[in-house]
Amino acid sequence: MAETAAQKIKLPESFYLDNDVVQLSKSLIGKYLFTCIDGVPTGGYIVETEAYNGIIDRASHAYGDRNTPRTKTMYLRGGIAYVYLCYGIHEMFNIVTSPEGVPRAILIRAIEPTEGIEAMMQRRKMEIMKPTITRGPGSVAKALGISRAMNAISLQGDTLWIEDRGLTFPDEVIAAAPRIGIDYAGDDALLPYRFYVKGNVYVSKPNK
DNA sequence: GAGATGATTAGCT
DNA sequence: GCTAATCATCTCC
Repeated sequence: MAETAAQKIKLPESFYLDNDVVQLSKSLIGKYLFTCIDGVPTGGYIVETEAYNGIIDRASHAYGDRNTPRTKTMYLRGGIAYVYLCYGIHEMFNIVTSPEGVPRAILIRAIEPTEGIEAMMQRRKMEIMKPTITRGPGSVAKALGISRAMNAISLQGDTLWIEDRGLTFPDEVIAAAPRIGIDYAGDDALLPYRFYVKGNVYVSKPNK
């Protein structure tokens, strides 16, 4: 069965429990992110990520150990989704990492779509295919049908998961750069916690 | 309970 | 390049 095959290449929970969230962010480049909603599979491979390094990272919602109703998801065991609303308009999808009690997460900023493109175009209300379909974190979540209803769900289930299909990029085409949209974070805004595939058309903002 | 704000995007100049 | 859209969440009173 196809389900059995998919099960074999899903990333195991142990992958997400690693304490080096920056290294994990880099290794997620080229992994496949999928959702399956109402029997319709959609997804593609990840081309842009950002790491949020827990209580010592001023750009993180959990900076200063702020465990609130919203951020408590990040304090749970790695391998689940953290979805929240930004600017009252956009939902953002993150992957929670590290063992329980350590609030680290990885924001998925862009993917290159490979499956269910027509369904994604409908969700984005697009007539023709454009790279903006999954460029930027708000766009990725919308195209894949990810909403706050999926906050804290497991990535081992059949709604939302990540696969390793053996796709890799050489080091020289993966760039490390400062994160986007976190100017309020002082010196931490300069940390090279953003990773992306150089020149990929789905990567947001500067991508050289 | 009120006031400020944001891990953004799309559309217009 | 600039800005409106739009509301859950957090911070103080």
